[in-house]
This record gives sequence, C-alpha cells and structure tokens, in this order.
Amino acid sequence: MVVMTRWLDPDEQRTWRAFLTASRALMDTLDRELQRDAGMPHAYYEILVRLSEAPGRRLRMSELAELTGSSRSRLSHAAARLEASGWIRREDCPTDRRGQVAVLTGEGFATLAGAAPGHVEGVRRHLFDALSPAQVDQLRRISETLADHLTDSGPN
Amino acid sequence: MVVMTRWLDPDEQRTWRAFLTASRALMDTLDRELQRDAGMPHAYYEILVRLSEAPGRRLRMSELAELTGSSRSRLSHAAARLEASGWIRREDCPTDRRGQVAVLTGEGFATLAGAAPGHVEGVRRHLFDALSPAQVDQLRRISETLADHLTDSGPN
DNA sequence: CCGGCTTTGTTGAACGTTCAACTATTGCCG
DNA sequence: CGGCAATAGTTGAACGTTCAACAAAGCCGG
Repeated sequence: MVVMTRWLDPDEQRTWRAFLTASRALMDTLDRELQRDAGMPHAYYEILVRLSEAPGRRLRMSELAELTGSSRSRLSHAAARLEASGWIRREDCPTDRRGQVAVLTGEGFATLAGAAPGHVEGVRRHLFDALSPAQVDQLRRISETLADHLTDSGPN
Repeated sequence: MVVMTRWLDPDEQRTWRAFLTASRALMDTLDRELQRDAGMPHAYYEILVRLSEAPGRRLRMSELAELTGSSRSRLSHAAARLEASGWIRREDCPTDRRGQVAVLTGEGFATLAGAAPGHVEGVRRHLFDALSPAQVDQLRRISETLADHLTDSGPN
C-alpha cells in the first residue's frame, strides 16, 4: 500500500527553512567576498587549499575531486580555468597513463597566501563570532553526523 | 598597525570543513533528487512553494526575491524559465506601474503537489532522520542565529 | 511641477555546474 | 593471452547564476 507522506511538523519546517536561509546566506557572502578580494569563487579557493596541503603541492585529479566533493567533470572545467589563470599546472601521472596530476604553481600559492587571511576573517566573522563555543561544538557534531549519513547511503 | 590573522584552531578548522562537506552534500543530493523527480532545481521548487503559500498564489517579484533569498536578476531569469514551463505567469501590478506579480498557475500547483511528497521524504531521510531531536533543536537555534547575524551586518 | 535620487524589474555577457557522451588506459577473469 | 568491464579524465551543450548596465516609474525637496 502507498504510504502517506509524513510532512514536516512546524518545528521541523522552521528548522529546515532557517538552515536553508543561513547556509545560503553564509555561502553567498563568503563567495562574494572571495570573488571581490581574490577574483575566484569559493570552490576554486578550496581546490587551491587542498593542493597547498598535499605533499609536493600536487594531487591526482581524482583525489582532488574526492577531497573537494566535486564531480570529475566539474573539477576538469575548474582545472582548465585555474590553469589558464596560471595558478595550477597539469602533468601526466607517471604511474598511470590515464592519470593527470594537478600541481599548485608558485603564483597559485602566492595568490592563495594573499587571499587566505581575508577569507579566514570572513569565516570567523560570519560564522564563529556569531556562535557560542557550545554551539560550535554542536555544529561540528551535527555536520559530521550528516556527512557520514550522506556518504553512507550515498549519492544512490 | 596591521593585525595578525587569527587563524582557525584545529577544532574550528574541523567544524568548518565538516559544515562545508555536509551542507554541500545535502544540497547536492536534494537538488539531484528534485531534478530527477520533478525536472527542476531546488531553487525553483522554493519559488513555487513560496507562491503556493501566498494569498491568491501571487507575489510581487520583489517580495518573492526577498523570500527566496535571491537577487532580482536571478529571480527574473528564473521566472522567465518557470513561465516558459507554464508553471507561473507574470502580470502587471495594478498599484505600481513598475511592478510585476508572479502568479502560480494550476499546472504549476499540480507539479508542485506532485513533487512535494518525494522532496519532503528526501529532507526527512537526509536531514531529520540522521539527527536526534536535541540536535534538530540545536540546528534550528544555530541557523536562526547565523541568519540574523548575516542579515544584520548584511551583504555590506 | 521640475529635477534628481531611488526603486523595480529586465537584459546580455561571462562564468560555473551538470549531464551525457566519449577516449584512453587499466584490471580482471576465463 | 584475449576480451571486456571498470576507471580516469575530458569535452560540449544546456542550464543556472552573477554582474553591470539599463529603462521605466515612483518619490521628494525646492
């Protein structure tokens, strides 16, 4: 038999909408700041960050896609742009002839170093400054739970 | 004097990344589900929802933009597409000759009614089912705090 | 009532993402 | 070894968003 939809009760509704509003506003704000101050969207900033943290400042496209939570296609397009900006370079992978390795250039690192302080300020100002330490802790647990839950039963 | 950047401590770092991962994964998942089941992105679904809740199922473009947290431009483009799909219609505003009123069509309402159950299931499954009642409450407070904080000192 | 300032909404171009199709290579199982 | 599914990455088209520029109408002080 067809199961009746369990609609959201008023509290759930309110939570869901507040979450939507807040996360959208937060992301939009940080995106706009980053675009203004560093000329790149947040997604591209994240790519540079991940590369900067990797040994040799280099990562397989595949791993980079995994780490940044983006599709291979998205990363490919992004890499093309980042390469055109001179911030990364792509090399053939020595151990897998199908593979490519993205490498952060000096210029890319410098751009990142220039953008990071402002961005961190933004994250602090718009996120951490607004919350109590207890709330930060709650947010971490909630986020980790959700992330686990979503990657388990996954993209289906 | 130039103030040294206050970097994120390890806990904050972890929280920030978990939040990024979780909210991106959640939105991506719901977006994909909605695209698959109803042929529209989540942003457009929200527009239809807001219209369906308004008296007369109609709203000024301006208010609609406010409610959905989108720019006027974004809403204009979205409205053009929604109109092309036959889900909304635009009329001149009787009281302000500059204004336009977006009206949900019968077809739009029907599409929304068809999409809603599946979407609500998705929200329940991917968000509420993963969290304890206490966490849902925490998430609501956190989100409302953030939303307030972001609209106060605002888009600057 | 006139001049300028604001508000409303649209437009086009540039950008970023998605999706499906495609190539090239690798791994695997008989 | 030979065949074939799986994996790595790219591509182009369609879509959605942003940004700056714009037209049209309202508002408001003199």
